[in-house]
Amino acid sequence: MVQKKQNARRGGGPAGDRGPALKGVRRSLQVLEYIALNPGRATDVAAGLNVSWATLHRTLSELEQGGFVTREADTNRYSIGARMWFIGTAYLAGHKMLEAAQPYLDDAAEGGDYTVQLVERSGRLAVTLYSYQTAGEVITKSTYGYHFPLHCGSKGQVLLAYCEAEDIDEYLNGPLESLTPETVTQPKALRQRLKEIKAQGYALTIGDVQQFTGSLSAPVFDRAHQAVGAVCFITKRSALRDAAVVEAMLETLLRTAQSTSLALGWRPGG
Amino acid sequence: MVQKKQNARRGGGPAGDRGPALKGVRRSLQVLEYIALNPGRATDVAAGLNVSWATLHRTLSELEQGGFVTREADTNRYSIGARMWFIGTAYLAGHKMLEAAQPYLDDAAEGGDYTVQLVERSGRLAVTLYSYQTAGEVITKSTYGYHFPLHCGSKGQVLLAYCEAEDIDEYLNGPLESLTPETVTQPKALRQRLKEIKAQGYALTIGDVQQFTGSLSAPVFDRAHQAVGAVCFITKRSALRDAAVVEAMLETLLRTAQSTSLALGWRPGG
DNA sequence: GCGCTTTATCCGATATACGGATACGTTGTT
DNA sequence: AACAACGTATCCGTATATCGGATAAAGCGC
Repeated sequence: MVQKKQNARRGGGPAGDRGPALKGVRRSLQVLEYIALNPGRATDVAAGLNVSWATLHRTLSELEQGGFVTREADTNRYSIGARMWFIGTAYLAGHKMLEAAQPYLDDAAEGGDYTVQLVERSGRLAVTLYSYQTAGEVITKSTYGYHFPLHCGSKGQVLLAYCEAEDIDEYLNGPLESLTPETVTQPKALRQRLKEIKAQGYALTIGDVQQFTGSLSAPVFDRAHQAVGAVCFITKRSALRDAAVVEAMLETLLRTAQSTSLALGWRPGG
Repeated sequence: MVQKKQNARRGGGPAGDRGPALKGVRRSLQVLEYIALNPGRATDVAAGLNVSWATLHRTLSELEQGGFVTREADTNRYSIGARMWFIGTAYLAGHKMLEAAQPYLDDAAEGGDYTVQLVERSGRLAVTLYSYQTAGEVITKSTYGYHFPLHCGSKGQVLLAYCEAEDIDEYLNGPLESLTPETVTQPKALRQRLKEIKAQGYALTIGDVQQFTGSLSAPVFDRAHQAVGAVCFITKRSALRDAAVVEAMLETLLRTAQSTSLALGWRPGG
């Protein structure tokens, strides 16, 4: 049998690399995330992720068997399974910010006629941790399960505005999707907006996520003065035309956000 | 080139088995679920799952790098990460039963002074898909992220009652945890309860999940007359002492559950 | 300061997953 | 209706990524 020479290093590489680690694990989670974003048929997933069909098939079968994805019997379309929901919800149990914010969010929700959300950044998206919508059906889609890119909506923009400069650069270099005709997608314009937002301490956008709504968001800080999330109020587009309404919402918003920050150990100044 | 004989089977085995498939994938998800249930230190996870430390360490590192688990910097404790929440929430988007139930759940929530939930079975647990709690702080813990074994609470019992007989057997053979002193854990007694529940079409339990609350649940059926979920009303223990209150809740409950079933294509009879 | 537990990294053997090829099933088109 | 095209399922040899024992470093309690 031919013994391979110790390490047949390929010229150039700085050595070391022991090859990609845990390929299977990484791939399976990529698949899950891909399906979360665009549920659909197996081949589409394979194409979207550049994975050989055979491999993908095995992966999906395994995931399906575990209940991590479900496949619609007749159409062969895959989507996220119940077990993922179960695992995912564990994220909220013991989430410091959520726990800290809850009472204030409830207060805010009782007081006003708008949807109250607590959001957080995850990668290039603003994810909703909590949403309380009072009566008025302002949000069309199921509250959870809809997360938006950071450059869309006041909540995302707030989260982005308080990121490190290089983080912002990186984000703006990525693809900037447009959700409505009013979504701002020019990096330059966005940069300007972010600067303004950081200067004034909150954000207001109208119609850039859904044309008929607008929102108002303020950052939540932790004890290290890091922006770790945002409180967001969403309401009908028309309501935000009225300066008095905006003023009132803004006051509650800033109070809610600050109360939460305080509960997280943040202190003014510094 | 030497052609291998068709199948060079290894003597003894009934042929077929090509060894465990996708070990890594399976393990990583096991780890995630384990952490969802008991967040904690790496060694505990290794012990709990009987995985060698080296392997577990690699797995956790990979998961952490991807944001699927987070590790508390100072204490080295692991818990579910934001990305899992993101993926998990995708389960709700486009969930047929949830979509069908939503309007009725909202109605029910507006009308009464109790928490309204929609639940579903996942393995040995009843998981909450939706929860609407009106003012009264009846539920202590964060609404999501707390799922209970099927034998605890009316919701679980309803889900269990409508399972196949062998499913029930299997469940009752497993470990039956006790959440409060009032939790019923005798298989025999449970079997009796399940029979009653199925006979009357709903379940009422008091104090077997939390001592100071009780709940009332009814099943939701799909077009194939399969029980696919349950609607559950939770309220203060004392309220359920009043027969008139129970009667009123029950009416709404059954109406809500039936409306949902109808929206799913179920039809009476059969 | 000293043991003990927990965490991090190394490395060779070998079992495991990859992916091309092949076969089957299903959908849509002329 | 028959064909074409696409999507799905499965097989198998080989290369290689993964496993886990061992070793080293870092925390932690006493």
